[in-house]
Amino acid sequence: MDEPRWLNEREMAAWRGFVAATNLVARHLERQLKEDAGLSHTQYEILVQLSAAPGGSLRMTDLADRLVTSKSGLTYQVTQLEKAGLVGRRSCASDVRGVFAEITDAGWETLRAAAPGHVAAVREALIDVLTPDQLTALADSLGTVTDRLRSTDR
Amino acid sequence: MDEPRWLNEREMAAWRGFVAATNLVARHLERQLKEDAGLSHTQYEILVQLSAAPGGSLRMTDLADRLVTSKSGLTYQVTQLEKAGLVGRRSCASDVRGVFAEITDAGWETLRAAAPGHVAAVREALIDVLTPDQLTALADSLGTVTDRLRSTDR
DNA sequence: ACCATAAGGTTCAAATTTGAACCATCGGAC
DNA sequence: GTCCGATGGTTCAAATTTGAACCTTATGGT
Repeated sequence: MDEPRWLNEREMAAWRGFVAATNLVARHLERQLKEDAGLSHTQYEILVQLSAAPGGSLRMTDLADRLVTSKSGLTYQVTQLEKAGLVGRRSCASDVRGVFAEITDAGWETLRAAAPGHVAAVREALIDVLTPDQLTALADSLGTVTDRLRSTDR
Repeated sequence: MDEPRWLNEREMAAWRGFVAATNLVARHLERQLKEDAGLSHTQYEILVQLSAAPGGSLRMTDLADRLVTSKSGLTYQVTQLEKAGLVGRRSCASDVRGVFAEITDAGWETLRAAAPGHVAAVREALIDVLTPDQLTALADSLGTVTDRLRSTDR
């Protein structure tokens, strides 16, 4: 077992910053969405993804990949949203096993109502705190991280 | 209600990158730690914070702040770690209400055993994927984000 | 000293998450 | 055509997280 390459100061700062920012931002958004729109961030993201997809619908697996959640977790949340009338399930014609989640009119309405507050919270937590150059660099770096992990971790 | 300032392309890229990277990295580490050391990332972080604190111990509230978790969540995890013999509780002399969590010898041992694999995973997911300049910029930006949110959200 | 209020932790029930097991069905190899 | 290993989703129990309620002790103001 080789001597591990410990993190130097710069690396440690980046890592600790990442962990802290991650948790704080998540908390910030979770609270805002719950209070103002009665949605969890996951639920909000489901609506966003569906609203952006052609036909307002996506296959469950596809949706799970985009959200970076487990399949069972998605099943649960979609069921919740279904009970609330914000999404519906539709079976897939070409594959009997397949299920489409589809955003409903009420879902669109909820999303439209929630979006402004959410965007404001995102600005407050992340966007408006950084300069344009910093944002570009951030998007670039995190894009790289995302791409690597998506290919590495299946 | 004013027309909200929607995110432009740059801002959206930064935000989506943040959300995706956040989830993917968390997943990556959670899996690695669980498999190789039988710890959740939260538990690992508790050990790290305690190991870095003078006397190997911290007040519960202090610890909760550093971990960015709810107090009840911390109570739960510390209890788990206590059952496993990795930390202990000690009451505070100057404040009867206070409780110190303290890392045990077994805790040190577990941490020492888990650290190399964890560092490797952190490198694989985040550090080694970016250039030194990118890391510096990232640490800087996320530091700003963290500072703002820490002062804003109580 | 006395009170009102804040702070420190725990407890509790409810909501969520996770991974493994499971049940089909799909698709390609033979 | 038939078989077998992947795929798509759900289900289940167990682990975790959350926020509110609660109890106790500190503390600042009067």
